[in-house]
Amino acid sequence: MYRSHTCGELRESHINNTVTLSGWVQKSRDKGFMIWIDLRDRYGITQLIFDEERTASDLMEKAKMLGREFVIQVTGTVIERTSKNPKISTGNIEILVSDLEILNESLTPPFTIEDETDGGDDIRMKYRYLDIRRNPVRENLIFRHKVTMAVRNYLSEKEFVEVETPYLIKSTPEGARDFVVPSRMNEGQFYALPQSPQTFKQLLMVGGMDKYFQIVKCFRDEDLRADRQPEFTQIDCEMAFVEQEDILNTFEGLTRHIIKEIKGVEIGEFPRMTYDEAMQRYGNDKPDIRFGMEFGELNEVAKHKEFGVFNNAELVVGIAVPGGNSYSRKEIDKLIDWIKRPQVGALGMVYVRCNEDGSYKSSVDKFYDQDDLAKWAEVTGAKAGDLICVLSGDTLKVRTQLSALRMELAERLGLRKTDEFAPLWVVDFPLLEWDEDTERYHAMHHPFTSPKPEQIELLKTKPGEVKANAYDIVLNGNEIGGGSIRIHDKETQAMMFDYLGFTPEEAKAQFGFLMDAFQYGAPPHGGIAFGLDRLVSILGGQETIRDFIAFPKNNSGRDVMIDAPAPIDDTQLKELCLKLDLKA
RNA sequence: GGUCUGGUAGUUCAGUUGGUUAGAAUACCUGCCUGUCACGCAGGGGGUCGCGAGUUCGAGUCUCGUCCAGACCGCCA
Repeated sequence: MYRSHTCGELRESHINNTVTLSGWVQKSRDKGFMIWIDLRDRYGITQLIFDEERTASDLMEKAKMLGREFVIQVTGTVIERTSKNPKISTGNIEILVSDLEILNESLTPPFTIEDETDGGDDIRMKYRYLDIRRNPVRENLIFRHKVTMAVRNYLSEKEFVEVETPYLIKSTPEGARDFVVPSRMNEGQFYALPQSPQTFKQLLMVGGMDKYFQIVKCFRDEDLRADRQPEFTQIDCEMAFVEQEDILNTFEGLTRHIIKEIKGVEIGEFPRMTYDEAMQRYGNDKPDIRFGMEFGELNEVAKHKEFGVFNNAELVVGIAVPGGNSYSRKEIDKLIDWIKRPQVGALGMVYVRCNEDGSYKSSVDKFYDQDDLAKWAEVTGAKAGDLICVLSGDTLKVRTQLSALRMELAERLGLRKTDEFAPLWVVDFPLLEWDEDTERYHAMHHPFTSPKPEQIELLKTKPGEVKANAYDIVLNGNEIGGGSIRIHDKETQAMMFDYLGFTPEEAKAQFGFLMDAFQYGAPPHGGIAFGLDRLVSILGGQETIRDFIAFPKNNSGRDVMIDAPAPIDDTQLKELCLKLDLKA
């Protein structure tokens, strides 16, 4: 028996008990006459004591040799501490050790195994198994486990069935790049790893599964970000015999349950906003509604004077920054530099200081008088003490730029509070999106999304204006999930492929199995997929999903611990009929 | 593919205008220490300043290239 108790378990009620503990040496404090060892496991820390009066001298010598992260097993008596430590749960007791066995020695770890480690990201990832010994990382993994349990319990309760779908599937040119896997038994042919189980869950609906979910790995061979990994986990869901309203209600319930279960926060009915409204009010299809600073469109009140920049712009739009009048000229100039960076790409910014005495001072006083500026303040909702930031230009671009500014300022003003949760639905997404590079329309969600039935005719004349039965669930400025009501008849699906530039032959080759299935009694269906990594990190109040993944990839898609990806040897290449033609 | 930031001791970082032997903290090692728990005290070892070229009497410091890491843009149906 390696242990009778864990290191977080013993209390004063155990005093005089003989116990056996196993764990890692967190720290040794050697005072000569007395040695204290902090013994650590997943559950906590228990202090061991070796004392020249009470401990045999050979055991004392053995204890002196213990280094950080040695794995040891001890047996001893639980005794009351002379000086107690209220900071830890076992702080009233300690173990007077009578027997010590070193189960495994350890090299000195490259960084300290402490909450506030001295190790940077790089070294922590290389020795991730040591990093996982640290409380914050372990707690994040347990936190993730709790979220997935809440999801499984809730959906299972609602009669959803978790079904596994294959990882070795077929590559399709639409959407993200696929990771491909060569097939040895089928010369020159490749599987692809799924970007999502989309078509399989639809086939499960045709198969009568009715309510499906799966917590499932998905793979996309695209560049990474703090919130994007090449392999990531979705809570993938699909239901048959439902309309959009049923889906929204069901998964609003799930989201509410998770937030209640995990954070103890009760959320009322989620607001709903159309895509067009989100773009107009926040310049963003995933608005953070924890704070105001909504867009005020100024075309009507800013285009009547001699200011050419505004007069030539498609859209003039501003936001009120609370308390922004306190910014110095230098700070505002820095802000202007910030929005001019290529990542944001604004050409300039007009600002209006809203003075405490009700007067206005703007960077365009030459063109606009106090009455004009008062109207701007009214439209943007600016109060005395605020700063109005105004951008102008092409509607789509200027909204994106002002949204970037809004999020940045909110971050600086501390308005993006990690303990506040403001979910909402964004609905009525456009069906199609124009792609400049290929000069054709792309499915904004995916090609299986159904257009609003009443707008199908519009597809022929103004395809860009057709809205879909597609929706996103947004939490604190992040898209945490998205879905749609699917097409479930062959004709509509064939028509969609046609609009997306597939020839009938290509459509048949790539998605023939789906259209075949639609000929055998496919029920109306729809669904949603949540990004689990992102959801967990937002609930955990952190920016990067890496902190919630046990073994994540770095910025370049590498696993620095196992050093993957890596070349394969010639035998393997030959077996797979592959020859390399490297760029370098 | 692009923009920006960084790379100096095991680790996290400082390093002035280009100038003597490159520092601090922490970790590690040795000794001391009668209740520690961020223990304390004394001492010690530890450096290809990412790599390569250039400018210079002289480069951690300046220039160019390159590699690596991170953030963002493009990309992510």
